[in-house]
Amino acid sequence: MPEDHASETTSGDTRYNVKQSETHWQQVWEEQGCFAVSEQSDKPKYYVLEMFPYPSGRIHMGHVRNYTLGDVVARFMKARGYNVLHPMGWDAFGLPAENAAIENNVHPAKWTRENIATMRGQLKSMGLSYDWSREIATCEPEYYKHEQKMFLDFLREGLVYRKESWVNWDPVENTVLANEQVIDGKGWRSGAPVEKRKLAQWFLKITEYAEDLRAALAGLERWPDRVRLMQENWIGRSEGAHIRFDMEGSDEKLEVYTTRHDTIFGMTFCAVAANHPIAARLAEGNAELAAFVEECNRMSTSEEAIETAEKKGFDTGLRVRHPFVDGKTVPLYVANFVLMDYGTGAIFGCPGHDQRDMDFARKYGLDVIPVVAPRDVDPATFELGDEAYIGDGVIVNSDFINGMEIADAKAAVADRLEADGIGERAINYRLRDWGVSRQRYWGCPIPVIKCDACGVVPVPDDQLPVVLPEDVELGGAGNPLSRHPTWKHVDCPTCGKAAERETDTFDTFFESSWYFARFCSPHTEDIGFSRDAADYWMPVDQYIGGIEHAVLHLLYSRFFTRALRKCGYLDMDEPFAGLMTQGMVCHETYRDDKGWLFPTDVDRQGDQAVHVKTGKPVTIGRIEKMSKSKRNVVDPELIIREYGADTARLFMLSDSPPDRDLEWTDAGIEGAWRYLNRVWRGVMQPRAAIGEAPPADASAVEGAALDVLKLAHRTIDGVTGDLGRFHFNKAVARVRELTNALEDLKDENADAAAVRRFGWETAIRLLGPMMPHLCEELWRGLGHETLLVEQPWPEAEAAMLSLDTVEVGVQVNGKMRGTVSLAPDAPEDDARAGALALETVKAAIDGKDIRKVIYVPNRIINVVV
RNA sequence: GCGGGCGUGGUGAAAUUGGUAAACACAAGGGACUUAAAAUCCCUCGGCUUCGGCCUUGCCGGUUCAAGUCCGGCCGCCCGCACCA
Repeated sequence: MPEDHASETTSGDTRYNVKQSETHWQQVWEEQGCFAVSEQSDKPKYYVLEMFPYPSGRIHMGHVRNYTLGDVVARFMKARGYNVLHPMGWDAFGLPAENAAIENNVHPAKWTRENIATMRGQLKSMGLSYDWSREIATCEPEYYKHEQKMFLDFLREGLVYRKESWVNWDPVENTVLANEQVIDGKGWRSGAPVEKRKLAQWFLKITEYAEDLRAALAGLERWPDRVRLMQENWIGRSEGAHIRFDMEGSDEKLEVYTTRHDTIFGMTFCAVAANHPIAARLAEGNAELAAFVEECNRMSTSEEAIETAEKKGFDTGLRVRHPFVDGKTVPLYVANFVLMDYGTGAIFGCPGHDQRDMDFARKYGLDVIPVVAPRDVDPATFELGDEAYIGDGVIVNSDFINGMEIADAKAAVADRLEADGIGERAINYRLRDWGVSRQRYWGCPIPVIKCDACGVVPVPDDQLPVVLPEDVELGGAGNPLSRHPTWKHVDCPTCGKAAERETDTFDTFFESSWYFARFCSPHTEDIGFSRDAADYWMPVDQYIGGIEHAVLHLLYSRFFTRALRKCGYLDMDEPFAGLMTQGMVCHETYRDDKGWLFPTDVDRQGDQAVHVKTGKPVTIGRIEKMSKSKRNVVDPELIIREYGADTARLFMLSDSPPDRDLEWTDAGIEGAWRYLNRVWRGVMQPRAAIGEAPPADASAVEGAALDVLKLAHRTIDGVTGDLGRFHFNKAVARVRELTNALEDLKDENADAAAVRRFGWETAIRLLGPMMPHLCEELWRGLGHETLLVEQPWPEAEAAMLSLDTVEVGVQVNGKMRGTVSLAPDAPEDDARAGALALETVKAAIDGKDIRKVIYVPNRIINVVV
């Protein structure tokens, strides 16, 4: 077992007592209401938010990193004079609660509430500056009743609809998944291959905002480019045209979406998706086609399946008329590679210039007509093998567009389609509407009633909330809510006849799509949030969390905010003005012949490792994200108990920038622990006297003391900039430079003592947001009666930022030959004289004529010969 | 396949708009203190070297007085999307 550093106390306070100190200051901050938030303030507002956790049981290192980053920002901005909102809550609905219920025979509500209690205690031990009075848990009716109201408002505004549609079905979770929750054809949680099913589902019209959501990304300047790009790709705007084809012997039209209308004269077939209405109708009288449709629906959508699946089609026997070539018709297929989800679920095939179409044409012996020829090839001899030509070129074999560039041809075809009334320019999006129905118990009930006579009827306002029943039987087949004996049976609010409740619940991303707004209002009011409070606090100035929500949660929230605006809840489009995505916390993996091992089971010795109990060798594996399955986890609670929260916080901030992955190592945490104690000793057991006050007249300080004094001011300046840009690792490095210099300043005179006073106080104030308990303790240790957490951020004196001399690099022909010490902004003549006086420079010039001298003041002088 | 990003010591990383590469740490090695250990403190720490220097930011080339940084081409790794018409 590791040594219990934190509880080690010796007489006479020779060592920092972490436990006592951290508990003490947490209590003081709470008693004094240091983090209590108020909308009544003449300060500018700042809303910092970390993605709220799912109450899975215990906090993990990812939480520690996330919440440390947020806390540093919150404390820093508070010190800088902002009115800070920094809340915390629980994303409390979700499947693990149901699984735990089935496995351990404990009710999801109890399991969830107990986990919240545990995790709240763990977070409190980190000393985070939350206003806990605004804590929320999304599984409580006090929370979810508001979103039931929102849903009904959305319904009124036409933002919600119910539709029978093909959906992604997770066979393990026994529920529907949104498109965003299908990763590589598998359920995002279960990892099980997703199946297609046809179900009646509630949808939110996110596609109505597709263009707005896409265009507004450009304005999210404080978001990582990566995330904006991912959302842009997800929304997937494309520009093309709709074409309505006539069919032979039928009045029905075939509507197709294409981005290559320039290749219309290369069309040799058309195809529809297996679940296209035309296919469905034809299948009714055709058993063979019905079987083919069935086969397509069974096909998995996984990457692997798509790669290996053959392009298959079924000739319907119907023929489609070419819009511009009299008498020409092409066959209509049902094809397994056409998606009902995209465009119109129907395509025209131009094998010459699309590889899929080419594969299909070769398989079924269809014509291939090249209609785009590369510029450097004679169109008369241009031929295609089995490879489609998808490059740039000139249009050929194409009647009225011959000789045109692709872009011009597209325009000409679109004009003609529009003039003939058989098509028009169209913009298409990959984004699908958000299906929010889930066939699960532990979620927010969808507040509608299904009546045979009246159809779907919203639950009247005075009957909200629709509360989840607690007496349910979990573990059977299907949704426990629909199996409940009484819950779903209600009278129709409209006609009074017997009716049934909707037994589906909301996707849990529903709750996280507006929780940031809920935090804006105190819990005293019986509303989700007040318009005034939202107008005051929103948008979130800095949002911090994992990259895994780049599309899911962050896109839903952006949509939800727009929908709320439409319903008059608030007055902005974008919920998160600034976004920081943190990297993962990683650790080495260990395994022996029996499987993965916890780090606590392993004794690491140099390059080797053995099992602590058996002494048998252990294989050291790759460094990977901490995960329960690989067992490469370190329990934050043990770390905080052993080293204290400040040590863990410092480690999280020290070496790696926040957006990069961070490797947890014992050596690293030890290093942070050593530094914490070093700072404590620097103040409480200084090697040389610390004065009672900072220098009264800074301009009178001289010598080594002056250097340190100036360094302290430069450190303030640098750390302020670093923290403002979230360069926490650089901020830590800067403070370490300062404390190193303070330790080295050994002069025993009044100036030095006064400078030490100033220097240590500065270091403590700058470290305050990172190691709040230690710094509060040392602030008191330096004799202050006030609380550090209430102190304003230190400011550097401009006069102290200037240096007496600067070291300027000297180059000859661009090669470094030495340095000269010059006054800041020294004139070129001085620099030149200094440079030419250097022996190394003389040797390098070797008597040659100086052709040119390039001098960049304070940086470099380059002599060119 | 499409889109994007990243390659700097043994390791994590620093390096304003191109201007002294490796700050600050971790690990390692040596020393001091100690009966001993822990803790602490001091020193060394990119490579080669004939001790004058020379080389060094994945590789090759280019622009420039000057390139880790800009441009072009490779190599490697990572991420997102993907039968998207």
